[in-house]
Amino acid sequence: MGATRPLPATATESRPARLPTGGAATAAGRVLAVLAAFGPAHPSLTLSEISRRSGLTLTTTHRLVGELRQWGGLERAPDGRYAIGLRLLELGALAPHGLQLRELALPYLDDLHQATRANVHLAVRDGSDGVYVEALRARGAVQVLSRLGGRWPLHATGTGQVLLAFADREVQDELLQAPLKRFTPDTITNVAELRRVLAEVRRTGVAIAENQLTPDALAVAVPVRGERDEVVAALGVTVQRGTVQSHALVPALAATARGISRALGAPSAKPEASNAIRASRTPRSSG
Amino acid sequence: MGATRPLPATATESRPARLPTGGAATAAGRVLAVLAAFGPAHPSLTLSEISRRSGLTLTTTHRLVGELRQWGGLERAPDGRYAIGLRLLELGALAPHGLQLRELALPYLDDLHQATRANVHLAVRDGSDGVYVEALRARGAVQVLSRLGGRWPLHATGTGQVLLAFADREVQDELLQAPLKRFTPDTITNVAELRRVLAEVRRTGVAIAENQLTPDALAVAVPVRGERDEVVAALGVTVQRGTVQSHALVPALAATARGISRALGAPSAKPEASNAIRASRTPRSSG
DNA sequence: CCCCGGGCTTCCACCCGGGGGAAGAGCCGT
DNA sequence: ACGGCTCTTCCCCCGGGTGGAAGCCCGGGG
Repeated sequence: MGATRPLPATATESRPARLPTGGAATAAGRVLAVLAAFGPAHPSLTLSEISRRSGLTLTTTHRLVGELRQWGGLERAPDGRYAIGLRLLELGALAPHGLQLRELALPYLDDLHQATRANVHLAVRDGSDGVYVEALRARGAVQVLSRLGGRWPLHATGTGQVLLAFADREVQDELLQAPLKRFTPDTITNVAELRRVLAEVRRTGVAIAENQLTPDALAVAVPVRGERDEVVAALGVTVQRGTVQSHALVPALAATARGISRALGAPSAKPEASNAIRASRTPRSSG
Repeated sequence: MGATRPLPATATESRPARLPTGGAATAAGRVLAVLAAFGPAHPSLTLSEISRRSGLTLTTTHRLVGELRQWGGLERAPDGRYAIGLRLLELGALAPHGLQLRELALPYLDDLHQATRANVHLAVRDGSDGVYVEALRARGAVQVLSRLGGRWPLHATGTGQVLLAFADREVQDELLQAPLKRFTPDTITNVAELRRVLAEVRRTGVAIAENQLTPDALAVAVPVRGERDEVVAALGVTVQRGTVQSHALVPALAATARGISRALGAPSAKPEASNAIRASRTPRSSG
């Protein structure tokens, strides 16, 4: 409604160059930037912290947080700090490759957990990361790096190596271009070596990762297949290195993965297909 | 392309008329309306379905869905349908009363599950609903109504009755004002009766719900306490009615709840407090 | 005491990004 | 071929969002 506007501000004027983190030029992006301020390292934040981490003005943050809170996406602790609300948990549970998959797989994972007494993971791929859709921790050996919803680069975990090995070529190339982050002295950061490992995983159908993400850890993982025999997830166990031979874990792991794959409708895991492959021990049938 | 259509569709036609569902006057609200279009009954939606369910224009929906997808909050299946993405699972896992609590409680729940072979639930209160933070399903008796992230009115579940019984007065009053939804012929819908039940739950520390949410189901639940002995969650098991005496489940349930409470730092669950358990504690386990 | 520096909340005028109409591209079944 | 459906793109106008500023409440310190 303002009369004539002579000149739009020229580009020479530089904006304060906000948003180092959020990159939220759009309104929807600002909402997401608020949510993205939260993470495993920052599960609860004050208003100003959200503002700083999201790169938004305090005012804007205040309003957005208010709306999110009213909606149930955020909740406010008595001390005034904000945290993720149950509404988002509820939403997240609807992820088809997430908790829906988990729902189906849990009984199998439970059996595997009971049988091996190891940390059990079910992971799916999201971009260049693996996300834990379920993580059953061993009672004694606490390994804090395995949380449901946890996210790690594919090259640094057993399940991730499986997911990467069976991913599309594009996905692999993209990940192999960027530098591979190192977590331990033994983390594979050499592209050529990683390619070799992936080929081996494809050949054997098993990934064996030692000390990749955490020292003194041994991870063994196998693929889980879906309706079209595509790899939809990876099943893995992690134990303290030296306590178990990696080979000893493979049969139970393979059997469990097969059970889940069958439940998912994978052709290669159908009962009649079991003859073609070598006799594999079936998981404990329902009793 | 018939030029311009001079007449807009007449209002007499039954037009969905901007669903109040979303109630999105604000930009942030529109983003949330898109997310809210998803639910247990609608885990995957087409673009137009999202548009209709959220009450947003197709154009707006299109853009918002695009942004959400780019961010990772939504993902698109090969058939073009949209579903919740892993980013939201990741976020939801950060809910302090949600999966953080779950993380700590899972080993205990697992033991209880193994011991009782029943459906095991850990629930927290969100408004007038209980939300399942964990749900371990019994192998045989599939009870589909217990999913992680599931949300049910407090009056209709065992865990809900516990949460309601120990909730603030305001919360109780608010819930007791609205009509109580009926799920089965036995669901408590009478306010006076519910009050009586709640008083009993407070007295005994145990809720016993029969056929409240699903027919032929028996649910037994007890409170889980936090740092200041406040009730932070409810632990419950559900079995087929007639298979087990409700009393038989109480000891294991109470022991498990105590373990979780202790892990949470509840004073009343500290080792030295074990002798001085307060008043009536439902000691009778023999029947 | 007042001042100060945090965090949080509210208010308001400007203005830029978002909204949605409309048109077009696919893609069915008929 | 048609009509009906969904999805995608384009673009102008306007209304809601943005952020500056001021007010509020705390706790600490001079």
